[in-house]
Amino acid sequence: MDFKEIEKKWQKNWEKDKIASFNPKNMDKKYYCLEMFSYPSAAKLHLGHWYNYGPTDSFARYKKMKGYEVFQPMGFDAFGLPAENYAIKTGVHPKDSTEKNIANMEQTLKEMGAMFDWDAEIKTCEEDYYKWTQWVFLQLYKKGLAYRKEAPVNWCPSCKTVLANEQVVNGACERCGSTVVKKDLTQWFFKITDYAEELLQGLSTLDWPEKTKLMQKNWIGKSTGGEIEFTAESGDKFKVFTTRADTLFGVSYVVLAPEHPLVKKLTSDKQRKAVEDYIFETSKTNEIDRLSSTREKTGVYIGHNAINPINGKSVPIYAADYVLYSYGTGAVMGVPSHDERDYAFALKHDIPITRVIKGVNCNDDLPFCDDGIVINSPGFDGLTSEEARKAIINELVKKGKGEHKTNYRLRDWLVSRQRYWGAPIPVVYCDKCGIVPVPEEDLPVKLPYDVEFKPDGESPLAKHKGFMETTCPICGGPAHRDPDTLDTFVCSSWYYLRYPDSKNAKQPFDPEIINSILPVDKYVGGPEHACMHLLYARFITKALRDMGYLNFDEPFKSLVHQGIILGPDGNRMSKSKGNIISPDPYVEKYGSDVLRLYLMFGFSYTEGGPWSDDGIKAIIKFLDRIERLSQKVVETTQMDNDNINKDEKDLLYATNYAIKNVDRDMDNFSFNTAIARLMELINALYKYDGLDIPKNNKLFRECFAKFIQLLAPCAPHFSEEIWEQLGNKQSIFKSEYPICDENALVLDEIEVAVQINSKMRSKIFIPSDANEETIKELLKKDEKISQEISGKEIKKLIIVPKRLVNIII
RNA sequence: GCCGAAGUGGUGAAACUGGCAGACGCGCUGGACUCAAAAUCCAGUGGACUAAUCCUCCGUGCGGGUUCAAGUCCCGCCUUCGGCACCA
Repeated sequence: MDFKEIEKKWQKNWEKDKIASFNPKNMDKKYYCLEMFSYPSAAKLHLGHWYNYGPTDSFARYKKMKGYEVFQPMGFDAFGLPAENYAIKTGVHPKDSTEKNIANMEQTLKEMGAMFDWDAEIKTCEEDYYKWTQWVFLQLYKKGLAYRKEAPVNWCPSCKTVLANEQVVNGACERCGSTVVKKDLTQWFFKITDYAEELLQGLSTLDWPEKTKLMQKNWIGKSTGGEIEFTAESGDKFKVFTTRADTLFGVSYVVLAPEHPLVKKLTSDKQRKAVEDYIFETSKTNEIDRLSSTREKTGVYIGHNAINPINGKSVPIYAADYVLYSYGTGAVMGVPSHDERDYAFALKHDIPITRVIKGVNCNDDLPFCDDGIVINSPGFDGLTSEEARKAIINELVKKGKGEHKTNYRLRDWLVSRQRYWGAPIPVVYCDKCGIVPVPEEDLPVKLPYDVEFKPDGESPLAKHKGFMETTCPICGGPAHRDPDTLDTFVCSSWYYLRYPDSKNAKQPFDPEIINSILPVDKYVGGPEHACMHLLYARFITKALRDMGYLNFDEPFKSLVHQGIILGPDGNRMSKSKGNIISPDPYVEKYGSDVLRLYLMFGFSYTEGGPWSDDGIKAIIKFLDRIERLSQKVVETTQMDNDNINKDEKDLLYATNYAIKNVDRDMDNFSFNTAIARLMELINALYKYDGLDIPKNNKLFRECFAKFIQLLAPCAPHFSEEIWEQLGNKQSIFKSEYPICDENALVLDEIEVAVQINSKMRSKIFIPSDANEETIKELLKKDEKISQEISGKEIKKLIIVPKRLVNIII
């Protein structure tokens, strides 16, 4: 078969037939199947894209044949850093390079033969999309969910530019090698923390991998405890958050994050130099290093003390970088006796250690971090840790020095990016009116084309007068725009809402359409998005719901992560390892169906694994076998024999067994076993064909046709061609998926295993409807079994229907 | 360091709620066809013992346990991959 020709032929026919288009009138049977859209990189589709899109398209086609009205769109997450870096390096404008890359990828995606509804295509960098990204921003702003505050960025003092985390290598700028420092900028945030509890609770309603749900749960990081107010000798008050209020009497110091404003205020003259040096050193460390547990616990006494509200004891205040200003209150109480980190810190800084918890029936050497019985805590001694946590906070509540509090690790989402290639932030700054949102009718705030990319301390938009200078929508006076653009995660946090109504020029989407086609029924993409993208999308959905635009709570009902295809050497593919496998030569040589089938058969979909050329060979052989048999089927015309004897029954069994299992496996993304079942069926068809008896050719032909239908989602071009050769005039994807005839699966006799004292001893055939008595009779008839059990008492007979019999003697 | 996942033949991998471990492939071995090779077809293929494809025993990272029965459940280790949070 000339696969190149048939691929072209069927891709054209599908386009003509509108196989991929969605009929909104058929919403009752809608199925929204979504693959994560891709970033348009200069390279063509890589194997990762193929592995994501190929098998998932087969899933979508399977759903279509099952009678669903499938909506499967595709688009591009087109804003982003790489295009801008490329522009700095080569001078090619991000818009030009991105458009070129998109055109390239569109073509390869089409060659793959996936059933994408191209009419619904989205490119996030186009005005008619980012206009609505800006709209989303304005809605959040109106609802008080977008706000500005100071936050640090990575700053290269030599390039005078803001760096992304990935551009910082070992604390140095990737371009010039200078040490990167933190610099505070006023930036926009989305208040995702308002939804922390709902984002956590909602997880239980989702059909997602447990692992992913757990990761989100840990990311949200709920912990319950209390906030306790300490008073510095100066009279200044600050709060610490703790989950271990039961250890409050054991506090022997407190720590403020170096960035905490009180550090500068309270530091004594004697300690000033040491503290300032320490703050400067901290500004050079990135958060991951700072949080590394292997790192030495550094910190410095600020020369000032604070009063423990429970016992009036004065304890020293330290500044230490293991406390983060962004989490909790940015201040921590130090209890060396019952916290490992505090213990290490206390030993190093010669701080006293007081035990306040006694272990019960266990080794309670210090630091003892488990719960126990409270001691050395006047008024609370003898309570369990759990009781004491409540009692001590209650006592503080009475004194007005504390409260019960739930804390979340989740932080608000910083959406400002000091870059050009992104959606402009739709806000102007007026000297008179302050922060003024751009009126919706003035959207989009267009991203200008003519900008200078060379990094020189100012971002490209900041330098562009025509963009920056504007007038205030309220007073009409002079105003300026925000030079920053939105994080690309903002663009991808709502794209699934745009697809079904992608041409709408009046609204981001028509709520009526969206509410009937959403939520997404199956979302497929890489596990690396478990925390960021998937959480942001859930947040935006909930926020838009609360504004009345949506009537559902969760965007993605069911989620699947594909695994990772490794290089043939078992390592992750990378340029430096030289183990990159490109899909192109395989498509060129064997066709896209072969590549897709190999990806489906050779791996467990969610696991992935190393690439192997041998697997490709297996698929070629499989398709050859099908094609040879199809020739025979097509050429056979004699149809007068309609006997159903043993061999025909076997063939019917094999066919229906395959239907049942392929159907189930496709639905579960268990593609490798689905194809294994198809291989079994083709073997059974060959076996029947090879029999030296008068054949029931009509039946044979029907079974073969069903086989092709089962195969069709996985090898779409190939199957269409054979389907046509079998005399069908309509696309196989408009045919009805085969239905399993359960009657054909009922066998007269079933082979069951026989165990004696749980050891495998024999196998016997029993009638499928046999009761215990019949089975006993049959066991006696079996020579081997009767020998072994003769003269011995049968203590117990365990019968597992249709599987095995275990005789205990 | 913490969290998560996974360890099954020479190899990619199967095994539904505990019920015949290794489905389906690749590779290998032998045979048929061929002058020969490729392709194709047929048979075999976890290990040990063996003349044997009869028996028997051993086998799902390691050590225990529960059970009539454990790859699957429980406890304790080892290793390898992912993720990352000193989260107070």
